[in-house]
Amino acid sequence: MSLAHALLTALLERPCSGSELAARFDRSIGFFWPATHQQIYRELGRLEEAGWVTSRPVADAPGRKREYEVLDGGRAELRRWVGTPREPKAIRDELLVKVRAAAVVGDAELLASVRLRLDRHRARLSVYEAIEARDFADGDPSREDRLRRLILNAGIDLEALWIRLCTEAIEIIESDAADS
Amino acid sequence: MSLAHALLTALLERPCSGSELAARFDRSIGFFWPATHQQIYRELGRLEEAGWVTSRPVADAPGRKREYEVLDGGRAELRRWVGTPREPKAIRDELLVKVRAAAVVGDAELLASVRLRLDRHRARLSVYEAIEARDFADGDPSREDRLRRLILNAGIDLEALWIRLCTEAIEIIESDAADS
DNA sequence: GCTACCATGTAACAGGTTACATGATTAG
DNA sequence: CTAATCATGTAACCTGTTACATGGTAGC
Repeated sequence: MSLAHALLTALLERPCSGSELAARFDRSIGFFWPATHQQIYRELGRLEEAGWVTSRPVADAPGRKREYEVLDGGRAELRRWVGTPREPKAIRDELLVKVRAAAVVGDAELLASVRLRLDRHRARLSVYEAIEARDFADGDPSREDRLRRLILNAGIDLEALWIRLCTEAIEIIESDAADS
Repeated sequence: MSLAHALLTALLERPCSGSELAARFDRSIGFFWPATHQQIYRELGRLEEAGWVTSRPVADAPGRKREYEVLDGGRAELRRWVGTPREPKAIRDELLVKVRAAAVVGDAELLASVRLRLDRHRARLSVYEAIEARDFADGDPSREDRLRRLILNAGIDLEALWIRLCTEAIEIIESDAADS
């Protein structure tokens, strides 16, 4: 139920509508828990049914726009969830499976797959670095800020790691066939 | 369809039955693409229907045991898949969402969740290091061996990274409340 | 009044998870 | 003969994905 709790977190940071949530997700929580607008609407309905949020139509807005807000029960549920350890989900990485398959059927075809990943990780890293430069330039931050910064650093370090791994893979694939 | 191709890879490395596949997955490919026996049986059925593998009952074995083997079409399909880049799936990490939630509802409860992750990453790292010591002690490996080693190193580096991140998180949470 | 866009929603599907069931063999 | 175990399988469910539909507002 991580999506439910990611939504509660976002709504506690600032109440808003489903479409705004979707937009905010794309540039913050969604980096680590992506969600489409369909997932978000479905889940907002469940949250309201569970009594964790309320919604009301936005008066001065066009269409059916509704604003959602977290109730006390929702805040309590979020706190409960934070304190409940769960077995981590295993890594599931298609590229690593492809590398292993390439060791069996030949690695010539593998290059394109690795290069795509390398591109994507470089792009994501620049996004994170831009956020870091913009939001975390100051010193002596609060504990909340240090936690938020830790999340961003996790993202940066993960991207940097994958960039290194992809680069090594390309070196191996491109190494002279006489090596093997 | 990564599971299908992970199974083809494993069966090319060595033909075997569904239950043996499940057991082998638990200590090799399954580190990066875990699968339960139910998934494996379901997928083996599809692979056979697609004409990528054949199976036959194991004569000298008890019960309904069947051995699966990859056909030429399956090998070709695996090579095709290796050469087809796919957009990488986004990270989806519950702990990072919890850290962010903790920055909103308070981080006292967060410790247990971080400690569990730290435990699991340490355990997984020792598994990888044992495999490294056992399988990759030699020098001057073939390109195939270098690729397989790269996969293992990816696992090791990822676990080490998470261990560092969890440790930092614990430091922040346990830092004197006067800091915040 | 078209056209485009925005916010919300429906429907069908794919993959993974969990619980349970069956037949058959082995151990005691 | 009974209990335990092994190999396979069924079923229900949850989450996430994709494609499409609806109603409304805004610009021209």
